[in-house]
Amino acid sequence: MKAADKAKHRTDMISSALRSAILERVLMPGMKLPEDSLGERFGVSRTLIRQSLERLAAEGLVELRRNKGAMVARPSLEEARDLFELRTQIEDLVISRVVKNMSPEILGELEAHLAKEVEAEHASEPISIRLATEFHILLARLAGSPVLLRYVEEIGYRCGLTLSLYARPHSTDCGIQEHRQIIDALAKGDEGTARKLMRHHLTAVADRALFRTEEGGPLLYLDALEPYAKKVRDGGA
Amino acid sequence: MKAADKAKHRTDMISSALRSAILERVLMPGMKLPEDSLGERFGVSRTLIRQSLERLAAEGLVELRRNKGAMVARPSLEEARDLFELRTQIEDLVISRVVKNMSPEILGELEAHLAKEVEAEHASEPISIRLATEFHILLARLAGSPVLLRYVEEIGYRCGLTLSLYARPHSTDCGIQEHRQIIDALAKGDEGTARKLMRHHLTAVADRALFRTEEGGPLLYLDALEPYAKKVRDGGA
DNA sequence: TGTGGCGAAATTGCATGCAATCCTTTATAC
DNA sequence: GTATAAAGGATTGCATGCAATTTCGCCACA
Repeated sequence: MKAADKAKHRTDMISSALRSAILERVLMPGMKLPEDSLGERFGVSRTLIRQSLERLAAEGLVELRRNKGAMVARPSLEEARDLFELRTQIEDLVISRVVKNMSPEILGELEAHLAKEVEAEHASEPISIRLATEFHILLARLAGSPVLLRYVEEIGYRCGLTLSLYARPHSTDCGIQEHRQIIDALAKGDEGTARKLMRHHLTAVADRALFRTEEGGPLLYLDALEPYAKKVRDGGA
Repeated sequence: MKAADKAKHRTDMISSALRSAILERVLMPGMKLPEDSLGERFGVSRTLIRQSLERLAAEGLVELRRNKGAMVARPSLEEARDLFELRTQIEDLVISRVVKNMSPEILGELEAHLAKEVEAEHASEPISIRLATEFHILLARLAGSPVLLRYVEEIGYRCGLTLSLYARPHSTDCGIQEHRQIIDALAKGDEGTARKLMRHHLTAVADRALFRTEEGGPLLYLDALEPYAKKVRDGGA
């Protein structure tokens, strides 16, 4: 029963579900996240919901105000800029590590992911947003540093959240074309080019995003969450 | 009552207390951290202890094994190397931001901290370890990026923990002399030198640390924790 | 003496309950 | 009609209880 040790448990599943919902813009910034409603949805008690919310708050996806409950975070423009700036610098570190680790298997994983992106390109929007974020995360995993991976994940998620606040609804967010080029540069071991491309790629995303100042939005809590909750209740990942 | 919104609450206080205890080597790597014992010590229920442990686990200071409770983390040598490598790269980012933000106030804060370090130099060892870590954290705060600050904190803490596993007991860990030089370089706006010094400083710490392979140690749980717990019970920071 | 298994004690996983806090609505005064 | 205040409802903060799991000591047995 050693393997069961690693079995994701309910808190993990709930956190993941909520995170996905946020990144796929089912839960929009500012929406309230009451413990009992969520608990009811997910078929667990407030205890586990609380844990999950706390975890997401640590990642910066959820704001947690004392005695006032949780809501999907609404990062300020300033925070967003900070985030995107840091992101380019952190992902620089990723690039140089991936170049060092480059191998056929790694290239294979990258290609496989890109294929998924291409396939999803014409599907529903939220999925392609998630895949785009996951491209960066995959790169970070291939960099071989667990801590770095965690940071890229976190920053990536938060940038994704930021995009749902500030980006135009139909911007592509992450050009598949650009991912393609980055992979090619990495394949050639051309760190300089890869780095430049990544930088350009990220600033492009940021530039497209960080200008709308549109305020507010619907603050009511949706039950479009149902599909996410169902997965958890059924024990899926 | 707006200010009270920010009032640190019990979970924060407990986390801080435990973190300090770990960094000051009162809780050594591998020690068990049972919820009820801690709860009793700190005068709170297991709920809050649990939250705190979870938070520390997210920071990497505590290992949390399902159904088997929490213990102070025992980072492997490999993790430690990864950590120290990342640290130099992350603190590079800090340096260049601090140089950009440099001002008399900032210089003042740095000097003030150094003064504390000098003062504590001849006091008990644990305190000077903590102060040394906090030097890096202060720098990160002055870099002006909240996210970067969080990462530096986390990495700093984890490196501190690592040192208590692998470093020789009486190594100075962080040379005050070196902090002095870094401040001077920053004051002159000499980013290159500051960077080089910091890099050298960090690799020196890592080199001093990452060789002992000594195994084990006392696994029993101490109640040297009492002073830390008392602070929390009395509502102090 | 060493090994395997069984049962009790300890410890965590999770749900629930109660008190404290905050938010909203209604009532009342000006 | 506006503003203020108080009551009621909703929601979180925290403690406690019970079931499930693990750990450890004990004894049988080779």
